[in-house]
Amino acid sequence: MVVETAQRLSHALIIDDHPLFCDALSMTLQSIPGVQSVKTVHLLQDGLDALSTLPQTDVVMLDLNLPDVSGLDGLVRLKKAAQDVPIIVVSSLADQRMIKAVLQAGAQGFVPKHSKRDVFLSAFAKVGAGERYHPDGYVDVPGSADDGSERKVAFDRLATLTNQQARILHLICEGKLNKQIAYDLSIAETTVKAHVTAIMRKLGVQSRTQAVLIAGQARFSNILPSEAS
Amino acid sequence: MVVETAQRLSHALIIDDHPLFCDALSMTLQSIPGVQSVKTVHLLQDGLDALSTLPQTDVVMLDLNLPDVSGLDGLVRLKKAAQDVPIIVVSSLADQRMIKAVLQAGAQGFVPKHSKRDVFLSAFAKVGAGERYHPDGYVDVPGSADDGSERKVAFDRLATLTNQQARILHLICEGKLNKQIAYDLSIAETTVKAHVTAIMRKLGVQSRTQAVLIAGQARFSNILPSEAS
DNA sequence: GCCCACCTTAGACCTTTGGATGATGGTATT
DNA sequence: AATACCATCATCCAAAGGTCTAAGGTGGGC
Repeated sequence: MVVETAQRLSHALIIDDHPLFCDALSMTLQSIPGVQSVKTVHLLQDGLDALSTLPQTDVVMLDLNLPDVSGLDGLVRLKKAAQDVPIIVVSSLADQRMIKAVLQAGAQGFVPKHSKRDVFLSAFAKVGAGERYHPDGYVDVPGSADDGSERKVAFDRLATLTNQQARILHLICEGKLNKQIAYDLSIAETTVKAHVTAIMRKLGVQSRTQAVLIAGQARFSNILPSEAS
Repeated sequence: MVVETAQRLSHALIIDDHPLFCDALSMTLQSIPGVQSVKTVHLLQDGLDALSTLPQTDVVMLDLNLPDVSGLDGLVRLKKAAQDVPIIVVSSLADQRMIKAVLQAGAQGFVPKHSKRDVFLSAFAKVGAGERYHPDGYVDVPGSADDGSERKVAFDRLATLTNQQARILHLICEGKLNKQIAYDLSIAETTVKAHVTAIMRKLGVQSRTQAVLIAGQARFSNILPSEAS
């Protein structure tokens, strides 16, 4: 057997927009025996690109709060782009619900951003061994069944969205009109409508309001106000 | 400490749809010296009616999950109907966020529904003394400023809604069409539209989708079964 | 009684949304 | 090359959403 079971993760990808943190995490990972390369990007899109150009990547450390995307959106899209690459989510928001949602969405591990070095190391080791990692305090009990199943359905459906569709759903979840979305993305309103139709078909709903609710169920976006005026 | 003012709450109102629980809570309250009457109703609407016919009511025990309404909707409306009557929320959902949201929305106390008798008693006593009550485990630290202030704004705006408008917003938050809402409430679609226009004006938004987002911020309805932030 | 706030409605009008059809070009797979 | 999927866009159309005017009813407060 050529398998060194202790460390199967050779090529890591870090997606995080905090420079200092990236450096520190990168160095931490590089100190692990068996790790051959650590690439760092600052946007989810760059991460998706990196995954296609570096297909040998075998673990991703993902920050949930990127300039690019927010909420579980990024995780869902990343998961879709690389089904079999384990993802360890690193987030500054680390309450029970968030952890649960993240693991339900298919991440292999969750590490609070403020954790000490050895926490990252043990998470990395555990995921490398094919297990899941979550913080000590976390227990997976209180998951009133319906919550879980409904959300899983929502995840499954959101995972079928293409990148552009996800972007558009994101803007819908900010309360924008098709016209505004078209302007933001520099495409025709007709195109937006086509995407919206496709989104609703995939989510199995009949109106954009219902699409927002599905997205909310899955914490797809950080439903926060955009009401500038 | 003040002694004779220790019990200023003579007339209590219980709003809860669980019969056995109502009985138990009613008996518990009646066992308190100084409590002269305890009225029980099963719907929020009945509670609102009771408040207007029994103006001497000086404390309300409110369950958040009524057939009538759900989420903080009921609390906001009750608060609006009786600004100065202290409200103690009794809920089976008792996580940090829910407690925080409830207290931010203006409740004087929060008691998990599964609490023992003496918890209800001490909550009642504390609120009677003009203080606020929350469970032992609860700490109001992580109040990430934006979360609080933005949500407070949302509460303020929601509090200006009339009953009918609140009902309609609730149905909007379930993804229903104006036509369906009209059918549900047995009114004309035109009327629904008029209300929707009024709601959006009060909330300061331009579309129903944005109204849903505001409602979500304030946990107005149970759109998000259990929220993370 | 009068005023005021709320709920109600009709009808006209315009905008937004959602969908159907069809067409083009790019890209990846086979 | 053929296939399939995606993104793009146009045109046309029907339905829903949203605004406005005008108006009738209720009930409470002064």
